[in-house]
Amino acid sequence: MPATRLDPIDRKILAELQADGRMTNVELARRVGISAPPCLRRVRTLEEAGFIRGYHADVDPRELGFEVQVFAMVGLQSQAEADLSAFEERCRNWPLVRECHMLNGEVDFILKCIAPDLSTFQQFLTSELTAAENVGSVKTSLVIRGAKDEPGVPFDVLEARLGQTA
Amino acid sequence: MPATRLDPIDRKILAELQADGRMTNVELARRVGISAPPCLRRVRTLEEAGFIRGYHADVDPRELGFEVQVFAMVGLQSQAEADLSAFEERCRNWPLVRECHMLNGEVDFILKCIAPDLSTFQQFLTSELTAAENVGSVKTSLVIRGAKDEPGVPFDVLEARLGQTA
DNA sequence: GCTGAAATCGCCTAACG
DNA sequence: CGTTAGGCGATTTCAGC
Repeated sequence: MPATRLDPIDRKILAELQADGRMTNVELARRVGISAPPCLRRVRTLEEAGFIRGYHADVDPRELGFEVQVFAMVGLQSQAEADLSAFEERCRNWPLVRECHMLNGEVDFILKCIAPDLSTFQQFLTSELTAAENVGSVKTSLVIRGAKDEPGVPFDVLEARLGQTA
Repeated sequence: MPATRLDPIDRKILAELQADGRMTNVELARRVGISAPPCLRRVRTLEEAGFIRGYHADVDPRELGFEVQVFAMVGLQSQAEADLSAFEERCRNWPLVRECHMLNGEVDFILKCIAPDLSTFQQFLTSELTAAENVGSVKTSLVIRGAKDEPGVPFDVLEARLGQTA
């Protein structure tokens, strides 16, 4: 069910579209070594099978005035499934929260937040996040500087892995 | 210098392309309410000005066999600038590390990692990350489940903000 | 069954007003 | 910014392996 159903051409297509999602189909076909029609059919199949979830322009937050990035570690008071789900649903409705992952270990969730400035974030932190029902502890860490931010998946790791098996 | 140089049409273009990076220019023009040629000119300008850093297919890691996501908190022994930079450069060369952000507070860096399985990650953790020069402490947290993972920027926050000023 | 070739259709993208 | 217009890509159809 995993990448086994994908042949090397499919994986190349995914890698190319991950690197440049606006590449024309003919250029993509040229790069993966087949002609345009089957290439397009493969892309559609990959989309429908869920390998490709969508295409997004990578917009620079700072250019748009989002100067602040923060990671927030959140502990809940109750970890019952209904309470976990309720918190996740809250996160989905907070636009400043871009990512929310449930973790193992001491803390229950890690949130990646983005905000125009510190005061906007701190208002969100005190009025919304900390004040939300069932939220026990919140520890925040400001991003001082970004060192790496690669979207997607490391295809070289995948190929190395499949190379071993093949 | 920030979003001030962007008019409402530019912001709509960015929002639309963030939501669907493969939208045709004609469709984009229709949605923002202008004709295709000026729309394309705006897109090119936004790309060259750095508002758009690129376009990427959003590939599902799990479908490709990347079952494990981990956040790693890393403390260094020396925080001299040269040592910080050296660690960042190491992160850029580790394909399993998709993001690396320098933080304030107790820990120096947070890393978002992805791996095919736990043993691959643990091998990376012990042989590479923990073993790397100047690395003092590493605390890892497995992602149990993802609750939200929105790429990009919350344009509704931006519009609300600009609405106040305008 | 999947690939490649041909043909149609629609889009991209210049030039001009 | 809109319109026009020519060239190219996208996408369906059909034939071949």
